[in-house]
Amino acid sequence: MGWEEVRDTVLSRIRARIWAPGALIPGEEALAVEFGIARATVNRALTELARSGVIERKRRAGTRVAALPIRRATFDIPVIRAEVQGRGQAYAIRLIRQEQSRPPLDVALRLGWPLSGAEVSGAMLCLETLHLADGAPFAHELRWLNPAVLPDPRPDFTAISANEWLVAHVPFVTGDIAFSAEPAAPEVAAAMGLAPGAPVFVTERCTWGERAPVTWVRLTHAPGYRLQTVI
Amino acid sequence: MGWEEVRDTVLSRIRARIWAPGALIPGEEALAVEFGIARATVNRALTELARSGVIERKRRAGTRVAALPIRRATFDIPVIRAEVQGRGQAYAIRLIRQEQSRPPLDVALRLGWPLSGAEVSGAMLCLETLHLADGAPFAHELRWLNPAVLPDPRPDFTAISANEWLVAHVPFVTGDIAFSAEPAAPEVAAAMGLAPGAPVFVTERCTWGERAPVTWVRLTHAPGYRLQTVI
DNA sequence: CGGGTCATTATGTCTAGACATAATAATCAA
DNA sequence: TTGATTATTATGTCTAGACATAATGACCCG
Repeated sequence: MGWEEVRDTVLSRIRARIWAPGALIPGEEALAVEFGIARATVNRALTELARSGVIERKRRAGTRVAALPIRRATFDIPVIRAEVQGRGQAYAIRLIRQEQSRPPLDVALRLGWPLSGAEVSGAMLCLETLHLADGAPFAHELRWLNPAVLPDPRPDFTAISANEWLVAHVPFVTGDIAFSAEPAAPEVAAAMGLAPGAPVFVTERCTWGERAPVTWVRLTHAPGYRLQTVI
Repeated sequence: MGWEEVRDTVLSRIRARIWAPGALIPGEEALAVEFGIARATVNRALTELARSGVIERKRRAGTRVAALPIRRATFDIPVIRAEVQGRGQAYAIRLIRQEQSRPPLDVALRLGWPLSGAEVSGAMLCLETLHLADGAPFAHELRWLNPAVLPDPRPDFTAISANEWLVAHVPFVTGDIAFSAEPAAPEVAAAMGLAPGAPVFVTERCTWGERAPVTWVRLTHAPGYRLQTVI
């Protein structure tokens, strides 16, 4: 009896309500005896279940079935090129605009970019890119990039996506990601061939390095895009 | 040196590009010797990193830094009541409609609900609900429910949300969840006080029990909704 | 040269036992 | 009664060693 089997057994008992939500389940030692295995193996299985939000564990208090199973799901953060090619389509990238300028206030605030008073104080590199699948617009990317992370001379962003260059060359430490539904902004709609205000799925991502912000990206996906995962 | 410290050390080496993307990192035994700890501890740390997509491990081939760090993120599947109350707002629920009828074909197909030919063959319970935060529409819920999972007499869905009743009373086994941006359907827009066609964030969820489908839900969130998580 | 077999190797898992840690309960003192 | 101290207990982690398993490469044979 391996730890996966233990995990599945415990999970099925929870799902069959042998152990109801909120109830205390037997301790590791008891389960180890019942299954005739070592406690460490039970621990491995229960740690796994705790991580997925099915149970809650507290020292001394024991393990109980989560009352409100705020189940946790995991998904892979999409890498556009892989996504397009995974559908068997040809991937291409088109650089619309590349310029050095002051980022808008909301971007600067999100990234923690230096301000002087109410003014944004330094310039960032702004890239506007269109990702194409079989020639059709797949996603629109607006990116602000900390120029300090770039080597001199700069990489050629008409050839490689900024994302792929960054993951291969810039160490980063933390980040966050958010998804929302929004009306397509006029410039984005024009670039993607949509009606302005059309509902689009937007991914917004911030990443930071050891000391300094790295980049802020806003990906606008073509209509019909779904982010999907198994529970 | 605990396993978390090992994990962080390895991660920082990867992020500092001491071990570049695609490169092979030292084996568990070597790391154990370097850190002066047991191999099992190194294994725990590396297993963790593999799970979050930072490294890829193969027996005999060793461990290498993920080339395309398709980083994995986890998020908690929102439970609306908790979400509203977590913002310090008052939660209320309003049942708009409750009826037994044949589900539309797309719902039946997604759930694997029995068909006879091109016809949907049995009836499900359909619930249309509005979730309110401080009296304002927060989310609109359209749900199709397998009546076989319900006891007789049926729970009072004007008092408790179907979701909360289900998680507390119906064992389930698997499910999936998808997010998308869509124009608000006319009935939904009317119920939520939005302009028809306004961009809305939609969550669609299917769950199955041991043998039979349990429920299909479509949650339409009020504008401004963001699904957010840390990488 | 092609294909099958076997040895090698790094990861994957398990065990028994030990100690650490957090949280609660019981106890004792002011 | 209240507050501080101590004991208890379930989980969390670590160790050393063992065996399992998957993938690779070397070898051998037809």
